Amino acid sequence: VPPRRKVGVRTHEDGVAHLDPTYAAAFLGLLRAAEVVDAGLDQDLREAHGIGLRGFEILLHLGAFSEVGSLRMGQLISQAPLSQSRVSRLVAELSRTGYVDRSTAVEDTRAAVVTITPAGRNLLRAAAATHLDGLERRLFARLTKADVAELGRLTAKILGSDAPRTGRGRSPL
Amino acid sequence: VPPRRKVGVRTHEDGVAHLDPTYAAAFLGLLRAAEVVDAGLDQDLREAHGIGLRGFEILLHLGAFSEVGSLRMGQLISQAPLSQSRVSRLVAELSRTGYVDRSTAVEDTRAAVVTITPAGRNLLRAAAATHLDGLERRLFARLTKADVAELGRLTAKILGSDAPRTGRGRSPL
DNA sequence: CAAGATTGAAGTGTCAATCTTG
DNA sequence: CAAGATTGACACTTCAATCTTG
Repeated sequence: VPPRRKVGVRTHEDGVAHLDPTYAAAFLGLLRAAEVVDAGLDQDLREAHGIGLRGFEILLHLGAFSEVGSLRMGQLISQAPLSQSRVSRLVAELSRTGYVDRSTAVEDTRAAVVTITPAGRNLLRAAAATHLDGLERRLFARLTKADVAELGRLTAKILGSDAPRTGRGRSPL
Repeated sequence: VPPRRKVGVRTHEDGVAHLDPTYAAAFLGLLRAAEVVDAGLDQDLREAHGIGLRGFEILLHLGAFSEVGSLRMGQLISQAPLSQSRVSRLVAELSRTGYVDRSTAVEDTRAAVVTITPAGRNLLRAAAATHLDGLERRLFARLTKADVAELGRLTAKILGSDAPRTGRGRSPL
């Protein structure tokens, strides 16, 4: 194959390759924007409800994605963009604070089942409002409807087949 | 003021508010795309040169942004999206491995001056190539030129005044 | 005391090893 | 042994306390 032409790259006289400003802005912007939004939402939740964004997402999956309010650890893990061990620790924390219960699956004694408690449902309802508020203020209020669609399109292209699937059923978050 | 209309939000019968799929895709896509790109670039650099993305950025600032190859800690800190303590630790590590030197500023004995070494310049040159390669493969090859401009525009809108400024001079990264 | 910088303690996250059950 | 899940050790990051010099 012929050597792939690199876009947006110039080699400077010091021998260090550089990016064209348009490309640098896109790259840096992507990383910083995600960081600002993520950190902001996390802080909103912590201040209002004493729970982080990751813990919130776990409650969300339990309460909104599953009719029953319970999922096996494995399902929780495959839905969250987090490692097995991180989910395990987050669930342990949520259990300690009373927002979920842990039990053993009847059909397979190896598996653990996580269930959201009534207190967890209350927290979820309140936290979801906080979360959407923050999302509106930090992200959507700054974009037009067309911008939002564009952002979804661009990030899906970047992610390729790894793109988050939000088509089936209602999509919380 | 009249209550601001929330876009893209629907309240579900279970009392938990949800996002329209288009909005959820934009939000999740932003976070995941940044994560994938950032983690991928970091791993590329670690495998090829035993240095992380943050450490690389510090070398880049020293070698490409400054003519002399040295900056005071304070300048380094204000240019990196990292805490004071993180930069301090990263510089300590780079010093331990011989890629930078630390000394005391002559004009103000409180300040520390960080200087890139010849070994650091060699590493920088090689790592910059790896970095741009990864950027091309993981980000730019998946987007058209117009997409790249769009991504820059959208993230600048999201970041508002906090947007990274890549206009002045050559822009590495 | 204020400014520049480093360090201790703690939170968050991962990998690999481990434990338990099928 | 394989699958499901937890745990120990470690890496990265930040906050607040500290140390040093102006």
